[in-house]
Amino acid sequence: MSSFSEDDAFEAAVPLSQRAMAQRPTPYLDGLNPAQREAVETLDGPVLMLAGAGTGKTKALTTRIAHLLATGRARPHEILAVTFTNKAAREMKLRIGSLMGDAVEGMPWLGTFHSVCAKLLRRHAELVGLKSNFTILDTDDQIRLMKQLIVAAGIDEKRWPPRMLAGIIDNWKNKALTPDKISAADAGAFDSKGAALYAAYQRRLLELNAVDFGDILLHVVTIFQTHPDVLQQYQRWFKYILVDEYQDTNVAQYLWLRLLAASHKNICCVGDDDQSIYGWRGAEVGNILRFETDFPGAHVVRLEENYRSTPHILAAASGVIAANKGRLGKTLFTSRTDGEKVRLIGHWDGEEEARWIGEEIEAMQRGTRGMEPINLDKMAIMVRATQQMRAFEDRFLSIGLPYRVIGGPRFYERKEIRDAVAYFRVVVSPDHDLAFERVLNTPKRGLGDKAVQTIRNTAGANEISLFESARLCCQNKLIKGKGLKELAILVEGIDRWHGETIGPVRQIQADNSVFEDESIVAAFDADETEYDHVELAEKILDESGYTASYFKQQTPEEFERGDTLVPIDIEAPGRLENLKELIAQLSRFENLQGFLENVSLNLDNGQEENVEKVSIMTLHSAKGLEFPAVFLPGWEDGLFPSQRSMDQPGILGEKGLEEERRLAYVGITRAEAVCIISFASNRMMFNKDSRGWTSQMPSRFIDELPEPHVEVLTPPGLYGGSYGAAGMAASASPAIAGGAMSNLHQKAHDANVYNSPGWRRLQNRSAQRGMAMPAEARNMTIDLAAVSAFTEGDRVFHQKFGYGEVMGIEGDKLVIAFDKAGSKHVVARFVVSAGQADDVPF
DNA sequence: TTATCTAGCGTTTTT
DNA sequence: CGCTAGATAA
Repeated sequence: MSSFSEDDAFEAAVPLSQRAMAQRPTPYLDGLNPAQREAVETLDGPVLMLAGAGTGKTKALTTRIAHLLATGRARPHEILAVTFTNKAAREMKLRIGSLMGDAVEGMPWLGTFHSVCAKLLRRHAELVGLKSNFTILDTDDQIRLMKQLIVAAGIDEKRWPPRMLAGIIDNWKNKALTPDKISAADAGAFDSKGAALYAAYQRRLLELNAVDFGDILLHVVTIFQTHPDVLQQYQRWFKYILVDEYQDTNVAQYLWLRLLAASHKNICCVGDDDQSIYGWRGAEVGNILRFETDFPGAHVVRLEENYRSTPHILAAASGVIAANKGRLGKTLFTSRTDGEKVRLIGHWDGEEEARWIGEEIEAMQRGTRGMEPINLDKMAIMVRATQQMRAFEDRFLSIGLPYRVIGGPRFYERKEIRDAVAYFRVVVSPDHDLAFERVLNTPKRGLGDKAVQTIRNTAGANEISLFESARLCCQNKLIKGKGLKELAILVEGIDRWHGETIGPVRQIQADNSVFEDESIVAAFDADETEYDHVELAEKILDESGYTASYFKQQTPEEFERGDTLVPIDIEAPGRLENLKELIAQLSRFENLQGFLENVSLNLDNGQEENVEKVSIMTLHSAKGLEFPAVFLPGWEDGLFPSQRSMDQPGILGEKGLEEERRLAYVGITRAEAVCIISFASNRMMFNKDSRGWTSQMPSRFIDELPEPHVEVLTPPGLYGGSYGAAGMAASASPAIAGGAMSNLHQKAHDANVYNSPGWRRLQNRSAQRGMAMPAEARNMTIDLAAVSAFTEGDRVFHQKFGYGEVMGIEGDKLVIAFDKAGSKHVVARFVVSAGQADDVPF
């Protein structure tokens, strides 16, 4: 089991003049402050870089790599640099490139924990019973698999949902616990069955030659632990190790790093304990807190000079985070003296909060308070929970404010992408049962539970794959009716496409057995075959009927209207767009096999269009980003901090709360110049304990904002369109009636809408005018030209609501009866006429 | 087998 | 409210 493949040998053999490199000038050091410089120049031994928000940690990290290379300490392939996200890895590559010129060809070991480990695992797969072409299951596959096992084990699905059990196993994997290491205490409520189920799950994965995300790390750790020779080679190979976002590492990642760094201890971890927000996903802040114990003599460097935010924003963030205990402690400072205070404002309800923020964004876009106009791209709304996003989306859609949601479902997690990938997978390896099962009845082929069961049984009885079983079922007519015909077509199709990937590997013999052409299989292994995989991929999706399944047969009237292809639902055009993007991504890989090995780890969300938009995201996905203007809505107890975190008893409660507080810290420190925190007294909530309207106290974190750095805003009194205004003020929420309030709370409330002159004016006004808010009150530009492009009866398409018919025009809005989404008022420029929407790929 | 209805549920989510 | 999974109806 030699560990290093030919490409390593080749890399190692590349002649390199270390002395020449050592003499390279180091101009890149000039732009560093003393702390950064120390972090960069302390090359040997363990280094912990405590880098606060906005202190230039990526700069320090990338410069350190440049320095390692320039001084000849290591060659590019001898540096192991790990991040958590592909984005961070890409960013680092880019920045190293610009520091070094084009001197660095590539750093094969700069990547995410998962992609680096997957690479290692492919080399040593056999040591844990896998083949090197194993597939990586995503969360969805994981749960489906778990479900099958649960049913097989006769466990009550209701009591132990697959999702939950998969989660438990995931947690164990994060803690580097293999099935044999699960103690009764770890198993918790699920007792000994947990370990058994876990073991069964792992066995099944091996059978399928598959791993889940957790396995990628865990298997490699296992290999290192059980094969010292392999570990040693890598300890020697990776001369320097760098780790980004160290506070987010879990136990498995920690063990992995510790094993690799054990001999030379040239490990540099960068992190910020105050930004540890993934504890619920297995991250251990403890890892960063005890770095100095793990690596005695560690050099600790603190980056505390912040280059991002104004003093008030920094002070507010520091004030909040100061309430946390057990911090490593950092005090951010800045040389800046400019800037305004953090703004705080209370609202009546979530809808009004969204409305106010929308107006504020439009105002800032125009330029307000003597500030220069701010581009929409430079503003962001950061929420605690995804549900909060809807209020903003609804509002922005109706006022025609362009926005983009950051995060959301990952590209490869989308149904259509997974379907397509399953097709590719089954074509490359027809015996891939999971992929075949997915593809079997997508699109609908009239194969239901019964047919699937028949195929499964046949497979089991003959010990063949599902695909071969399906072939057999067709030949022996074990399946009836439409399904039989369709299945035969599918089997035939897979054979044909498969043939195109590597030539005629399989041929059905006269006796129904399958003939395998060894020479061609060998050729494939040697990677010598060539075929146009992009073209083939398109063909597969086309000929399988998959693409077509997103269109419905058009009716005569649709034909009349000129709708050439009619999507089956609102989502269809987007899905086709995604498939198109997938095909485009394919060309980045040499062949389908190469693509498949990387999909689940390396496929990012689609390209960013360059339209100016406000960003909406969760606080979690905001980490690492920065914006000149940041809105932080929903600061209410129960929402932020979340109820869950507060419900945890005792010491755990503190822990949960501290993580929430770090989330607040992350949020505030994203802001460069403007930071606006808001809360609403009433919010439409749908959670376990309470449904419907809830009224909450403003967040306890608001109390922790240092008063001198906060300006409590008085609403401008431009509010219209609030509902049921009369009586609301009197019945004011418990939050207001509630007991002792801090100064800031009190101030915020005093200035709050329900007590303000603006609120009273609103009551009168809304009584007089009803609900509608006059457009001119918001200084809104009415785009009449856009409206006049449509007339009553027009068939239109809207990106979110789908198809509909224009029922009328009110001011700058179109009233549209949507087929699925009901009647809505929508700004004209968010709508296109139906014909234009059918610009569909393939 | 499929389409349609209803009950149940509802933090955060880098890979 | 809006989504999903499961049960029911066609």
